[in-house]
Amino acid sequence: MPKSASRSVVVDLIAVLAAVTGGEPRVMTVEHGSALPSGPFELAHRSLQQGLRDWVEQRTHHPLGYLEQLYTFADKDRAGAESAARTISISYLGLAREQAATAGAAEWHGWYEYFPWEDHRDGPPPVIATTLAPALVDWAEAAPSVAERSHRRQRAALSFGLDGAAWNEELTLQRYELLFEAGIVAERLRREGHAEAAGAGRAMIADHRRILATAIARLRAKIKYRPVVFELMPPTFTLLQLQRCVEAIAGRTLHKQNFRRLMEQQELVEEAGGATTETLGRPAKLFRFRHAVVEERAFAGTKLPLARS
Amino acid sequence: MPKSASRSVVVDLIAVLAAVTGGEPRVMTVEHGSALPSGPFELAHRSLQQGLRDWVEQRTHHPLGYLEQLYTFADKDRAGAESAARTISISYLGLAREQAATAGAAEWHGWYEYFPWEDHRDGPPPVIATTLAPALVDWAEAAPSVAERSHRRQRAALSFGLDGAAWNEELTLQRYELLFEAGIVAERLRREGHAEAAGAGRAMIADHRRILATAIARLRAKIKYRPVVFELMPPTFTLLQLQRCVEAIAGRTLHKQNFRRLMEQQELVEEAGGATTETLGRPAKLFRFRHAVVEERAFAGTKLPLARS
DNA sequence: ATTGTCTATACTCAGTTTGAGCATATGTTG
DNA sequence: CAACATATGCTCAAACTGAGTATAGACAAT
Repeated sequence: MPKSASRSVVVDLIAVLAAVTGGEPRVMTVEHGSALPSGPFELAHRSLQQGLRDWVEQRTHHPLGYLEQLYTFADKDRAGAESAARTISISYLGLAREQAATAGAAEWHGWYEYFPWEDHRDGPPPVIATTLAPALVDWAEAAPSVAERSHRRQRAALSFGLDGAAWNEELTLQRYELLFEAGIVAERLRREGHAEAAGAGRAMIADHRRILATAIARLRAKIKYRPVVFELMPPTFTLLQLQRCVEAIAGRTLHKQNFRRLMEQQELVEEAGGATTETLGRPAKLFRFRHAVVEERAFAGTKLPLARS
Repeated sequence: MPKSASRSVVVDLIAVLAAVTGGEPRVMTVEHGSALPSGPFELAHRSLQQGLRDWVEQRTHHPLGYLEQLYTFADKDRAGAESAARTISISYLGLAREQAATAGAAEWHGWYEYFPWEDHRDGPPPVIATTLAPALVDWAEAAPSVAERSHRRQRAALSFGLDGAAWNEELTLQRYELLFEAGIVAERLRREGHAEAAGAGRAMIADHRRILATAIARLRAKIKYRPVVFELMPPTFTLLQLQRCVEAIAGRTLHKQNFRRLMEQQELVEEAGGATTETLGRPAKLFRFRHAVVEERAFAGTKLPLARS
């Protein structure tokens, strides 16, 4: 059990801060949308978590509802050849409430600027058929062996829902990594020396886009078994607003009636009284999140066939 | 976006290496079961993941099936007052196959030595009723306010399945943290200055037991939606062996017929030919994991009510 | 005032999945 | 061969899901 002090190592925190405003999921960025906010490890006071929380709240002047650790990146070649020093990046995912105006420094950009192929709310986005699928086919064909060719084809089909495979919104990270491997995103081309290469979707510095992909995948998975959507909602909301928020995150449209049945039978919301008039059509009742359920129930998707109740 | 070099920081890797042998889940330890194996960050070559993998395989002389990052701990007071230097620990969860004999240095200890309250395969373990529940009640009663008292009672009941609440095997970490907070485990007492205090379950150094709890919780959750059990099984096995392995991890018994129905309809296994004679009763067919499903299907528990197929 | 157009909300219904058992098959041991 | 022990097949009702249809309550244009 060797436990020696390491050589000096650079440790950064990187935050993926998400919010849904106007039906669009957004992420907080710096440098005109080319980077995620990050800072040195010092800012952590008592704990990483608390330090990051203070820092974000100071920056956005807005309370941060939810914060969870995402992943720690430490691969040697992460940032490309440019950095000789060893860097560790601890990334976090935070959820913020819809805000009308955020103070100065914060810029918010839509998720789907970076991942145009991830938004399937209006059906499969054209970029898949026009750009990605052909490029992925080329990449598959370029494989050295027959086995590898077929393997690549299968990966592409499964990830992107080609050849009749179903779209799976949780595979955001795998899709990005596939595009990276296939040289279809600028980050890879850049690493190969093509400085000004264009690629699919908007690029970010270093591996920030990969971190964002990790965050999206995590949130899309989590939204299904934990009541985290409410962290993104104002105190009261209509069921349709709630549904639109979930749809924005998942990048898919949901069945309205079944969605509200689900909300009701899970007792996640309760009527807050009143209704919206802002919208066309019959006014919708306002609801609020039942905070009590977090206490009452221990959320966990039991799927094991247990014996004897 | 300040990006400055940190002060010198110690970075360790900590591995939670799990295996199931003889129907018992075990974890690899060092120091006679009082610590998890850990090492300095240097051992990471190309990537954290690969470095840790090499190191473990060299240590155990056994291939490591599965490895995933668990959590990065960096709280200032993690290890108690003893360490002034800032330490970051990146923890990993690895799964190893059942092994007859492991080489020298490796010791394996049963999970449930450290968490006796987590094994419900023979019903709720007595330690809950005899020791933990009373201690938790005392702790709840000691709360300063009425609201806090009731809150503590509710947390205890929900975590430990008291007062008619259902047992939820995924709450391993929350339970440990509750016991820590309530001063029922030795690690907490030790931090408070009671050097030789006895507590529930076997203690470990620093926060290693908390890391183990994190690993157990993660694995118990993951086993339900990803085919990771097979990483713990020999190449061929009977369905009952498979079930026992899941039961060992979950700490609960499963309904036999429904378990095999699940395995079959998910097409996770295929007959390998032959049968066991080692067991009493009618010989069971041998099965093997269908590696193909990993390729075929993109595992993800869709639970959203999607619109229009 | 009537009609059309929205969106909200209620209800239906068949197909599937789950939880819980019963029944039968096929070995070994005495 | 009987007694046991495990394996494996099958049933059945309750709960859950996917996909609609139907009705209600608001506003705007005719």
